[in-house]
Amino acid sequence: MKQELKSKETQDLIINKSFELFYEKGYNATSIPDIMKETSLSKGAFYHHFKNKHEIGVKVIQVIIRKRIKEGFIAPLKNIEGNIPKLLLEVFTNRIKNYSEREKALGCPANNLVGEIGYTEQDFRVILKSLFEEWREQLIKVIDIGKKRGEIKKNVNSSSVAISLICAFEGVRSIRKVYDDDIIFNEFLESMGNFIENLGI
Amino acid sequence: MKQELKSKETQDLIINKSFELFYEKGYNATSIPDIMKETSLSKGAFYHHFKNKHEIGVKVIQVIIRKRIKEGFIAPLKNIEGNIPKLLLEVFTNRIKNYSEREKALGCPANNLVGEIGYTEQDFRVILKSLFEEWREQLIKVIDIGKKRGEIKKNVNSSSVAISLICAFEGVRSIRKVYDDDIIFNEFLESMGNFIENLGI
DNA sequence: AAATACACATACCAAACAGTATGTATTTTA
DNA sequence: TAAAATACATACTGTTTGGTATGTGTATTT
Repeated sequence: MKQELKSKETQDLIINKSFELFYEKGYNATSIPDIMKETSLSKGAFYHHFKNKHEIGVKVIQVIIRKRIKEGFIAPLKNIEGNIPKLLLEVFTNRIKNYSEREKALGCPANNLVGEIGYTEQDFRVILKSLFEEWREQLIKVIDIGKKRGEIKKNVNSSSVAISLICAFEGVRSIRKVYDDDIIFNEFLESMGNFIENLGI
Repeated sequence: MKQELKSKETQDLIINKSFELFYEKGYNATSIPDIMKETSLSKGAFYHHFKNKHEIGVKVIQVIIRKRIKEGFIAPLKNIEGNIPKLLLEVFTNRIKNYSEREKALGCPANNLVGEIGYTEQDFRVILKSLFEEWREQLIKVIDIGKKRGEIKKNVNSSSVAISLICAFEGVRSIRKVYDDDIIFNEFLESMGNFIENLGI
């Protein structure tokens, strides 16, 4: 196998396994030996490809978490053919129901990291912020389109609604972690649904 | 000084310093030597009063975090003399503005812990759940009173609104951590305010 | 085909960790 | 007032940690 390809594959393996462990146990609770046990590779392999733990943290956010947010949250907001309130309802309520048990129990990887980092790890914070910003900007665009089309009230503050939707969504995924119960989702969805419907004409 | 009193004081000191460190650095990133450095006591003192790190984690949640939630979130919901939507507005929006810079930057201690725990530390999750449940129950009571008084629409689902308010509130405190910017609060408050006002007659 | 660069594995290191064993001064109890 | 219990401090242990140094087989380049 070509060296370059092999190298890329190994790096991807390490990044993927790192993400899984960070997601399940948290960033601080995951050691580099933990990660390498999962890959069935050696510590030498890790330090050949990455400088230190901080670097793999950054890479996991930049590659895996970024991809998840783009594909899971931002891309669905680009199907703007239909009715906009309906799209918001789909993206912020219906999608939640389809999460796997694992995803329900473990919450949002991005938000978990936010919870874990305090003053330390400001690098992580800055990258995560840029991801939430991308999400928020796309959401504002969608709401603005809804307003132009007359599907959403003109006096709605797009920016305010955008951040509120994101906060509520992240909030319920977090609270759901402690409840470990689908009731929490179902009850949340009702009010969230009302809120979104109330944006419409 | 009486032995019993001294013992209690030492335990409280360890619990308080533990909370501060967990809040600033996270539970996993805080070691027992870290904690004892803060107290200016020795490791022997720690293990004389507590079994292990897990036990101090439980104690911090049961004592400090519980107190914070009771005093900060539940107690204010007991001033039901005035208008209920106004009370909700006060508790869920105005209060946010008065947080210290430190509290804004570090978020909610309870929710941070939720973010940090995965499958591990189920004990923490269960205690945290009971705290959120207490909060939610008081909130439901308040909304029900509002409905009885005719200050809140009869068709409002109290339970659903309660969990949504909590989720949104916890969500914004989390997202605010990555933004490190007051704009996020201000924008959130507008939509949150609309949502609460919309519950009223 | 020889020299070089790469992708790891192995073996190691000092530091930090959770936790224990033991010692000692001070209270409390008998 | 002697014995016992408490509240620590000190010193230690085995393990794990992040990280490095070095070795080795395999591609790649020359």
